[in-house]
Amino acid sequence: MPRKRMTAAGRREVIEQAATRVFAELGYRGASFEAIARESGVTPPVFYDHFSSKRELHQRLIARHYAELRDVWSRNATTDEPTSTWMPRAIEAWFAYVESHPYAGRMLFRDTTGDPQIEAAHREIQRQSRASLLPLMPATPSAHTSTAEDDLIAEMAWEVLRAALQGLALWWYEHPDVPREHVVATAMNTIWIGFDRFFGGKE
Amino acid sequence: MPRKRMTAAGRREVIEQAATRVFAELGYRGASFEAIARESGVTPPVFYDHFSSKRELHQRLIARHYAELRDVWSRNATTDEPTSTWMPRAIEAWFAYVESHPYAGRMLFRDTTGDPQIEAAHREIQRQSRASLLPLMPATPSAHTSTAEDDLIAEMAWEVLRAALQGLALWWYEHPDVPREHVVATAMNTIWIGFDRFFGGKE
DNA sequence: CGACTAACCTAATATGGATTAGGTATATCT
DNA sequence: AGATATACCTAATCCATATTAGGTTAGTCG
Repeated sequence: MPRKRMTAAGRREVIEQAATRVFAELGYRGASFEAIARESGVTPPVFYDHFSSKRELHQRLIARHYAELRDVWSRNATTDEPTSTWMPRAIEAWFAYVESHPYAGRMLFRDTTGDPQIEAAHREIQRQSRASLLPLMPATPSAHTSTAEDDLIAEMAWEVLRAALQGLALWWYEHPDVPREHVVATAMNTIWIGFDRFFGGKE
Repeated sequence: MPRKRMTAAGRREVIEQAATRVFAELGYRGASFEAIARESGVTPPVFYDHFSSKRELHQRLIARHYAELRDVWSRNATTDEPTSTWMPRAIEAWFAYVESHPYAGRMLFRDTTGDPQIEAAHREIQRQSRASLLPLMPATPSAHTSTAEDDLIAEMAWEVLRAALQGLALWWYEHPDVPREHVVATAMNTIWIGFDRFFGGKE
């Protein structure tokens, strides 16, 4: 197996892909440089020519994959259309991303890490995502609560949506034979119809 | 600080409590014996008089806390009453448990660990919980699918419910000022109404 | 009170894994 | 082709931490 030389950018990309896989499977602490190295076809010290530390690598990956997912949402969510139009499309697109990026999804959804710094960075990025996506959600129509309370409720509702999607995605990773349409359909049937009635009025 | 002597059972309990806290905050790999020891008021070697390894301790705790949560469900779910009667009660009771056992909840919901053996044990216990609780859920009323497909759909729906509750619980841990009623109400409004319409028929 | 059990301690030991030191050699550009 | 930059390597270093060895004393039971 002749170990070929690569350009810096090329090697970086290989390492990032490999690291995503290893982090997804073993978590931040479980993923050893040696394992990532093996997976990338290089030896551990090569990292330090490309990244300054394991932590930096991990954070870069989290940021990168979260950005991709956030884009899926913002490409599909608009304030021009009613929520009931774009939400199914967004959920479909979200699961399509999850399907085509299995390790990115696992890395983001499973690893809560245990390392305080990493955890803080993870939370911060999640917070930013939420902040940029929450305005896209329809406002809660409750008449008897303050706006501060409304904000809290919206945040919780968003959290429920996010957690439900993530949970279903993780389940799907373990049942890869289930076709995407079924997963999306179940997501819509369970989550969305509830959200719809809640936000859209209880008739 | 005079370090008093305790009975074996007493010390075990203290260690289990402390370990739950530390595991909850740092995860399996992040939790060092030294930290657990400090928290328990003893030195690391004392563990080995009570538990055979860090792994065994962790697994025992997972099993213990999962059993407690499963009991909450099975105490509240019955096939005698309609789902819409017992489900709100069960969710209320579930969040009450979560509130009174903050570390147990965090330990169960956050830590996906990275250690293959621990992970496998974790998944197995989760699988058992699901298997024992799934029969309590109402059957899906779809007319055009096989029973095998129905089972899959029920499993996914259960997963959505579980993930949503866990996600909301984790959010709540970071917003402890929010009173339980609000959390429960939001859970009901977002999750349940969706489940209700889905299972109960679309009117 | 004397013997025994077991709860607790102070050191080792040992291993794994992140990071650094200090080269070697391959591609590229003149 | 010769010089330069840099992708890559082998071999230390160094630290954290799980686990063991081998006592020491506090309770308990005859």
